[in-house]
Amino acid sequence: MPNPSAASPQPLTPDEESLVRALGQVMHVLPRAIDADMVGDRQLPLTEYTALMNLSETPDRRMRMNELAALCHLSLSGMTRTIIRLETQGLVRRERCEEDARGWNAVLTDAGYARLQESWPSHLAAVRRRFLQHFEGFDLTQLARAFQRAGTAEPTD
Amino acid sequence: MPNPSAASPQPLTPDEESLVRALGQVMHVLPRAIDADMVGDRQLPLTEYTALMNLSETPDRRMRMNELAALCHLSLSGMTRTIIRLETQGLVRRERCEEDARGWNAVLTDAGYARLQESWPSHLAAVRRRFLQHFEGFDLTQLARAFQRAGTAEPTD
DNA sequence: AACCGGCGCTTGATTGGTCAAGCAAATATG
DNA sequence: CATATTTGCTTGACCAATCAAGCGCCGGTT
Repeated sequence: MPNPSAASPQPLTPDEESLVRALGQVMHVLPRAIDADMVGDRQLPLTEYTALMNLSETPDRRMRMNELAALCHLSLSGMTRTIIRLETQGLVRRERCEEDARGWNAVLTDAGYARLQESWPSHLAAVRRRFLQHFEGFDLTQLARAFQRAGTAEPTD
Repeated sequence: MPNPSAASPQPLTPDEESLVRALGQVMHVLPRAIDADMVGDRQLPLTEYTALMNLSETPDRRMRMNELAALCHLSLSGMTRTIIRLETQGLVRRERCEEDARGWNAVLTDAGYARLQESWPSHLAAVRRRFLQHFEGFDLTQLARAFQRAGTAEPTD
């Protein structure tokens, strides 16, 4: 029997219920709000910002598509398309990978780095204001751990 | 000066950093995982499930598009399209609103109700397993409140 | 009672993502 | 060493969401 709880399991407690609902709302509202804050301010949608940010954190500002996609929580093809968008804006350049001619490196250009420098204060402010601010007084270490667990999807068994 | 913190504000603490990253991952992974669990089990994507669920919670299983869209965190046009999808599956019917001939009611059909009944145990199990389980020992009331605050987007000032 | 601005909803165009198929380089196999 | 399989990435087709424009009805004005 594939689904052991098919009958009618315990419903959620009111607390659980409202937590789940609130999470749903956050997942919907937050990225849009942060996006809006940044776009209004420095014209960089969240996905593209994340890509630039991850690139900037490597020693030589370059990364294979594979790895970058994983860090950005994007499919490989989604990543390709994001990088193309960034490339046409001159914020990223693509170079064939030396030790494996199938591979590509996305390389952060100086323009890209400059743009990131411009954007991150407003990104940071948005994250604080929209999210972190509401968790003052919480044990962030604990909380982060819980989210990491939840974010690590086990396969659908 | 529109952006007062343009220079180089305090970066995030490591805890804040990892919380933010973990939330990003959760926002990406969780809906897909829950979707996968449910689709694998009872063929109802999360958006459609949410619509049916909200309808089922009204006294007469019907709701104006407006209100339903808000509860589903969907734009009005997104809601229209979702309802159309559900309608073609026979899970929802649309009726002109009596007291205002511009309006429509989405009405949960018996088939829709039945389908919801079938789905919700696996939805519930997914939510528990993928999310709630990782927050045992937390003060859920507090947590829910914090998320509610974060989910209430103030306009971009 | 004829108009007209606003409202409720749908529709068209676009966007940003997914999955599946394709292609070229790399690697394993007979 | 030739061929088959696998790998890394791109491309094509699609999909679900968005925004902006459109359509018909409402309700207040004159």
